[in-house]
Amino acid sequence: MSVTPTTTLDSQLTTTWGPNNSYPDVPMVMSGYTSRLWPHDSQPQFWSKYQVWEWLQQVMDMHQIDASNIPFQNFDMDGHQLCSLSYQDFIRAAGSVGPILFHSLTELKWSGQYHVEIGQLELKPEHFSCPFPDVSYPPGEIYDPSIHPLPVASPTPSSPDIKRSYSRPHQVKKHNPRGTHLWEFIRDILLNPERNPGLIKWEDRTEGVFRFLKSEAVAQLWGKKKNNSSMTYEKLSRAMRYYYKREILERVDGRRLVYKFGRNARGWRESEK
DNA sequence: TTGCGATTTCCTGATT
DNA sequence: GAATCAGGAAATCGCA
Repeated sequence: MSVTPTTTLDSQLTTTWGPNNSYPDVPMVMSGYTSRLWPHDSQPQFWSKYQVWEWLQQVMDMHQIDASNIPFQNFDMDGHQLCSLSYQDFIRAAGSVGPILFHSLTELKWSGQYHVEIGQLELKPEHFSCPFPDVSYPPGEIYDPSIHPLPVASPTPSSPDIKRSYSRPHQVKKHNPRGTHLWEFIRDILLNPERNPGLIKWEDRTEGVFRFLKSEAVAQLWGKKKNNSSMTYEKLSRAMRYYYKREILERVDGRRLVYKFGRNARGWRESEK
């Protein structure tokens, strides 16, 4: 067993994945979480499209929601356009996750305008969780409220009522009780090339074949996410091999550090994004 | 409390 | 010889 110093990892990672990246597994006060992820000088109104996607990813991580449940193409917009969306727009675009996104964004807008006062609210992430039953739809499918009607609520962002009316998203977490699965973590790195500084790369995008470039760095990143500093590539690869049986991954014979998504892996195809 | 799923840990042996 | 792969076995952890 070996514990690799974080400096090794940090040296291989960009600032996005580096020590400034606050991992969602650690509970924290909402404003703290917000300020750590998104500094006040980076107001959502001025985000680029990429920053919007980064924010989406962070919120998904924060709430341990499978990122494939979000039709990212519905958020192909910059920060200015994002900020002009209404609460209903978020529900239309992201279904049951919409309210979570709405509140997160609203809080960010607030923190940009009133950074001092917001700190007194003590709103924890779970208070921003979706109050609605899970309404699942295939990844990539645009949410249609006429098919999956949701109760309309009009919570006031950052209001004390949020504490009462919002509970943990049991239904959302149901499919993923321990947070992001390893294969989803790998997939998300692959799907976010900007956040993937040469850790893993596609070998054959259409076939779902990918290769680890920095296997130990990926393992450390996974360990960091799971709050396990002793994670190694050897252990990570063992978990990867268990996916063969479940057909989440397929063997790629004769090639080291190369894996292929199997029939049960979702959300990696370009058409699914 | 219990059972379960998803890892995590450790191990041995094979392969590159 | 080191790194990686393969897979068995047991332990751990969070959740229902």
